[in-house]
Amino acid sequence: MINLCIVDDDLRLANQIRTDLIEYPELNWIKTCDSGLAYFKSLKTQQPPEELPDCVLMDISMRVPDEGIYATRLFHQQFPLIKIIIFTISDDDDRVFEAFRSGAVGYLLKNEKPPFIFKTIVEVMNGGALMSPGIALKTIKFLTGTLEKKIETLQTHPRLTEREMEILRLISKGFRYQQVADQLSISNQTVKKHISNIFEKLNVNNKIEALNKSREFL
Amino acid sequence: MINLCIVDDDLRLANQIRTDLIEYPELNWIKTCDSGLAYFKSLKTQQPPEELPDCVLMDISMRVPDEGIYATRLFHQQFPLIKIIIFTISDDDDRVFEAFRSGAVGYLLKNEKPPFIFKTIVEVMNGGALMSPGIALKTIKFLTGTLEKKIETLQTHPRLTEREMEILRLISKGFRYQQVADQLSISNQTVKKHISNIFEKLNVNNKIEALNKSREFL
DNA sequence: GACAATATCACGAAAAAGGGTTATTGCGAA
DNA sequence: TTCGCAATAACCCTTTTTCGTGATATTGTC
Repeated sequence: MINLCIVDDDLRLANQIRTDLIEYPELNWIKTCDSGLAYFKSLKTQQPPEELPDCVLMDISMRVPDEGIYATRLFHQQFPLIKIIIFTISDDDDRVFEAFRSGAVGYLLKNEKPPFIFKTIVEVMNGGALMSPGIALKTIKFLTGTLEKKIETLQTHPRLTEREMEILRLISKGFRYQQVADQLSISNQTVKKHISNIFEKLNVNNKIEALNKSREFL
Repeated sequence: MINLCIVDDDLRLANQIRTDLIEYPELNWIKTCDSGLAYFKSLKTQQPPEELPDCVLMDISMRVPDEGIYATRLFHQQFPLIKIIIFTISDDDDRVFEAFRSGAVGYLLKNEKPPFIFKTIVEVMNGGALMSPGIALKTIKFLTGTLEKKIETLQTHPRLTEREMEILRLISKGFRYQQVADQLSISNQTVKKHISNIFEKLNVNNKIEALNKSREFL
């Protein structure tokens, strides 16, 4: 059972799509909203709390410039389990790419037929990420365009130095920075620095994520 | 190669034992010190930093009452990799047991012969924990004597509630408290409370330790 | 020797985590 | 009905972590 929200400043269009999709019994409820930010705020503040959607179709060509992108980023940060699908007129829009970088995991053209829209939602909910060939090409260009550092991120695993591995192994045992520092006879500032280098290489922001990503090669 | 320090307020005895042990080539260096606290402080503050021992024989019948126990606790907290072996006259001493609870992993009677002392050190360094039958009996009595809560600690795993498991599973994905709270639609104070209950049940003090302990049953 | 990569340490701010306490609610067992 | 437990939440306070920025050694290689 999937709970869905369609965000589009053209509420007529949003409601039309809801009507088209409502026949799929796999969709539990479908809401519509004309503002990503307003919807986000209502989820954060409403008392009693509103039930969270599993998936949001997010228009990125909304009136306020980049509201869609900003809302996508907010949703991704605050409700990481909600899948955001970009909902746009054209796939030749640089903001589509920005939206992917903000955490969206799929994109849909507004003129797609309902069955395809439904199929996309289901695929995304099953953990897939959808990108049209056009978008994929752009993405690849972007990535190959910005060399070394970015490519590193794509490799099977970024190469951590021996020292970084050593520190990560101690962290994985639950030691705190100061304890690691004591055991290696270095300052805790140094441990901090290593850790933040590790985060950057693994592209994460906390120890647990880092450990999850490094479990195979640690 | 094992680095050893013998802590005993009777320096004559400590030095005697060092002389006895020095013939074992597996022992890299052997220091002696007449105070556990003084030795701890010197390790923490000395510039340039002194090389850490791998193992400390710690007298627990030192002049200052419980200095040995206190030093054991400090070592265990600040240098968790250093193995502390209790070094005592008699195994009929309640403080032996206290010392085990402070982090010691072995105990040695002062009148043991050097080969046995050496063997004990090696076993402890290999990850073993040594306890004489007399001490073991006391330990068991203590544990069976103080029921429920303590026994829980000994069970294959303490029973976490479903909610606690749910929260731990989210934590294991690297989510922060606030993110967990958002996903479960509860306050982050509640998440904190659950986490601290989990810590208590698992007898740990941070998320990574908790995850390590819960990996099998999570 | 010059150069790049690595390791070291510092200062500081802001966010998050950890620790303790207290309180309310609902639920089921004694 | 009382009692304990689980879940919820708030408050305060301390420690740890995370994020930035920058600087200085050390090391190995061309």
